[in-house]
Amino acid sequence: MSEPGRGDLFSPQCPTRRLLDRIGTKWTSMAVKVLAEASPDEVRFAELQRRMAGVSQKMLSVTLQNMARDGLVDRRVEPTVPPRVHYRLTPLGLSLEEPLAMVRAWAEEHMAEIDLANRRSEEAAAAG
Amino acid sequence: MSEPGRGDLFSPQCPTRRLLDRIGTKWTSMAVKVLAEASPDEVRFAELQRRMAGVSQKMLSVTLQNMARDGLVDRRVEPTVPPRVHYRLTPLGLSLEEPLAMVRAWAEEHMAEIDLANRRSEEAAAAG
DNA sequence: CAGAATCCGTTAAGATACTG
DNA sequence: CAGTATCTTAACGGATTCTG
Repeated sequence: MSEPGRGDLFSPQCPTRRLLDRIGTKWTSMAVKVLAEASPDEVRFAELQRRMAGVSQKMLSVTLQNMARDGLVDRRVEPTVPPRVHYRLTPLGLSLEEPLAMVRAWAEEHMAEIDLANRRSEEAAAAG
Repeated sequence: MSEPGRGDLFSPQCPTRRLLDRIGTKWTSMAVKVLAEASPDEVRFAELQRRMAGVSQKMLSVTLQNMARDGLVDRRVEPTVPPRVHYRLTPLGLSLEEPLAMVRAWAEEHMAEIDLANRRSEEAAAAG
């Protein structure tokens, strides 16, 4: 029994499956990258949104809430008027940047090959 | 201009975004793992399904089609009755196993911390 | 005014069942 | 084994509203 990472790799409780469900969401890996670049400094919500072009206020809010719930970021509210909210990667969140950097490196190195394969598949489909 | 992987990291054409869209699908990373373990040998469709407990025939078929289109797997049909279809990772697909292994390693090492953070968040919400 | 919360519509992954 | 049809669920995003 219990080949580790084998038998339970296929259940919904599989840690890899659950991690991919998180970093597979649209803005999480991007937030990790931006926050890691600023680490260990904090980044304000508005600044985060500025550095993550295309993210809406709502989606950034949701993403950061999920990351805070997961213990990936710390959230600090400055009791001013209006309030300013600052975010910073936890050590756990910072450690996640490592595998994410590997994924990014592979993507930048190899996605062109995937594109090429897709074009060839289209041609083959058109010819066939 | 052109900080590589920065400005265009936020467009839908961002290679990292597009890679995550692929390995974020439920069965792709699992298929890479199983096929990598067998590499360089081929694996039959039925054998793949057996080793990927929980995957339906359709989802495995769709997953393998997408991977073949992306050039991650080679597909070989044995002209028997009934036909037997064999799959094998391409060098490209095999290279993807490396960053995926990093992701798996992080997940197995740290997902428990994420679970702990979630429990604490629940408690804090219940108390607050 | 910053940022969170809510309503709502769109889109697509995924599962199930059935057909070829 | 592959393809089709239908259903459910959830991510995503827009627009709006609420709070200090």
